[in-house]
Amino acid sequence: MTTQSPHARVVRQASEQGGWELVFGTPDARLREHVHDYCGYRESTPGPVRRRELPAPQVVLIIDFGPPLRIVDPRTGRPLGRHPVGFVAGLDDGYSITETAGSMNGMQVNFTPVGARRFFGMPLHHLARQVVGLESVLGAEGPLLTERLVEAPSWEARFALLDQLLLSRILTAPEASPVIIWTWQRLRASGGQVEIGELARELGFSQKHVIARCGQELGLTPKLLARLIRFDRVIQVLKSGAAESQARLALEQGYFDQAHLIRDFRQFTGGPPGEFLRRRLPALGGTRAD
DNA sequence: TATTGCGATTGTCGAAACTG
DNA sequence: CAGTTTCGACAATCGCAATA
Repeated sequence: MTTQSPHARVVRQASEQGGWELVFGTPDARLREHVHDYCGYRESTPGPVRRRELPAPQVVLIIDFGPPLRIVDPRTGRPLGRHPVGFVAGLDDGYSITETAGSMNGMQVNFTPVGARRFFGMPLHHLARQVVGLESVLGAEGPLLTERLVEAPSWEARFALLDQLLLSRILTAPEASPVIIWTWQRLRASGGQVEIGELARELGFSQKHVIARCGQELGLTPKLLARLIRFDRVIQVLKSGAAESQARLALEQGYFDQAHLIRDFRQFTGGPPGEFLRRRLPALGGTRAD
């Protein structure tokens, strides 16, 4: 079931296996360069669910209404930590695994790297390849934010609250440096297909300088970010079901051939594209992790 | 569709040199 | 002296072919 309103799009499903509700919110237009989207979710299942979360060119803020989502180390399968009111996941070039105890309830804000840099007010190498508790990043504001969102009467009210908070924080924070803004915009606009040397020439800085600044401010080197952007497009096409063949998709998105695409795919998801499609979960993104 | 091998090309990073 | 560039070694990615 899907319903529409100016600020929220709701998708719901219920069955004997439990039910879920997913609500997408559109951020205020002034946040366009900073936030991709908002999402609210509520799910209950008969047992624990593990999801494989794929890397993407975004910084994720999770606001947990409880019970808390667990983060599992993909290499060992052991729990990495729990963050009662929520957490931030910085840019990452590897997938991660989340686990629910049978239900989850909360919200997700997907920041652009530049938006996250500005919102969190710290160089993002502090957050890269890490999951950090909300209170460590936002201080006392973290738990307070979660509390206010829980108490809001509707998803729309929650989205409005997020707008308010993000606008007040972002618009009063200093802008990211021009080098970083240009790097991000150029990488994104090209679908991750500019040479880093070319990018540096356009900026009038040495390649070394651009790499260092990008790594410092956004948390990943520009090439890695470019590959992530390219890979993310592939994922979007695969999810939409619009891909004719892998070979075609690879060429369209700037890979040399199918082998090249599959290599990237293995590195970012732990398996080939076919496996991703078979394991894909209908709701809440992610794929089954077992 | 998926995997592997291998040479060529590009990206990254430390050390040294430069500039204001 | 801080910030930056240049140089060069090394690592990672790409390009291409072959094969299951």
